[in-house]
Amino acid sequence: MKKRAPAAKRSTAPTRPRPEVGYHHGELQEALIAASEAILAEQGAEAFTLREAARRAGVSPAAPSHHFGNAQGLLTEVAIRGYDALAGALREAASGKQGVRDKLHAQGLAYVDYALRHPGRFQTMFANKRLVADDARLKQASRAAGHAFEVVVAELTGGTAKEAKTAAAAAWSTVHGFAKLALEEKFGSVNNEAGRREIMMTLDQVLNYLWPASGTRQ
Amino acid sequence: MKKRAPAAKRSTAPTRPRPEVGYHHGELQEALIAASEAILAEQGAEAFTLREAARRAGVSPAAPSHHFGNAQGLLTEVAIRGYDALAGALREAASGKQGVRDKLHAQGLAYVDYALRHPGRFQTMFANKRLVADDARLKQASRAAGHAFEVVVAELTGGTAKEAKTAAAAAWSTVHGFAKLALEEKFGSVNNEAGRREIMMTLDQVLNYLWPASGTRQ
DNA sequence: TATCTATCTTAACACTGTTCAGATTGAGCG
DNA sequence: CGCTCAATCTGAACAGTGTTAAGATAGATA
Repeated sequence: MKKRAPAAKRSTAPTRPRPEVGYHHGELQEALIAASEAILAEQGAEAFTLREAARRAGVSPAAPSHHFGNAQGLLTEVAIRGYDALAGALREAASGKQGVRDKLHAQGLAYVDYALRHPGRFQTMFANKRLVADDARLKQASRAAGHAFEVVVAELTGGTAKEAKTAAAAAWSTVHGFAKLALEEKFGSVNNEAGRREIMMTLDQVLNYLWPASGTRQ
Repeated sequence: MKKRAPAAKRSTAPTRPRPEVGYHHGELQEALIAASEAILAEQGAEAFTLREAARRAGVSPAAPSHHFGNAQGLLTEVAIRGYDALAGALREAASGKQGVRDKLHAQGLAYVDYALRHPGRFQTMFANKRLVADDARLKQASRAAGHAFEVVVAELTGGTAKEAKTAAAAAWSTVHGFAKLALEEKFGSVNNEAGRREIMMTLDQVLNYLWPASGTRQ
């Protein structure tokens, strides 16, 4: 191991072992979040450690605590951004389509695509025990993502608000379950592009099965 | 912390700190599995540690390695039994109903009921990274559970095998996603019986929405 | 310029999983 | 019965982990 670069002096100052930045990092929050994202992307959710994130940011293992409290706090920040990105992807997917059913279909594909493209981040987002589960911003971000389904689905049902809630829960459950099962390799390998494409085709069929061509389901 | 009794010098007359069993436990495999199940039930999947399981079984932290190789091996055994129990619950749920749609509906309820009643075990079963993912018996047990859906769904579609696969993937995805989201508190509190009952009612509506009364879906 | 305060480090603590040499023991065999 | 042997388990160690407390550093403020 032993990441820390060798020496690189700091002008007259003391030749600290951490050359890139001095005592005051300046953007440590962002650096830690970026480092965490990198770990999640490279090695998955389980590989994340606070110390490794600190190492990559070039600070001591105790430094993150001043900004995020603890490891859960840091991952919570990562999860919030993940939910924001997911919600954006869902909204964008829907905005690109015309019919209500096509919007929902596109959202489903976008959801699983997001999960398969950012597995570590996705798993972290839904690992409450590793997050500050009752964080207000986290809950808000999560609700916003779920809300993206409701918005589209409300048009589909056209019925009561309760019916829309049910339909949204159904849609979210289906794509979330599919994504989770896919990530656990229940639908075949997900490590290569070919496998992922095949899985997305399976998803397409699943969505067509549950939400048939417009009209058959009122 | 510091569980182990204080000192109990060994001298010639042992007074071993571990009174219950001697060097040879006799049923250590089962004891370790039972201990692991207890941890999962009491404190959830993330709380499991190999050392705690060994502690509860009354052996040293190194003992489990002789039977399960490592922590993943032990959890794999737990997961296999969990899949067996799940498959049994799914088969039983279906056997109690007549119509095909009612069978599928009952299976869906049974699946989520299982997840909510054994959250730690359920989360472990679907945490591949904590298991020996390529273990033959584990894969077989997992496939058997998924197969329980196919058996029922095949009747529903009555079409090609591919169609049955799609329908089974849809059913599994939906209930799995619902269970996972419920466990992550996306549908409200799941810690009390009242919350759980409400969630099961939501599930009932979701299933009715996706698989409407028999006939409307061919 | 002097002080204050946020930021970061160092060092320690209590854990964790895993490994390896060695102690213990039950079972089979003479 | 007595011996050997292989299975079983311990003890101690190692390299990690997250978190904390006390202190060093340095940017901002007065």
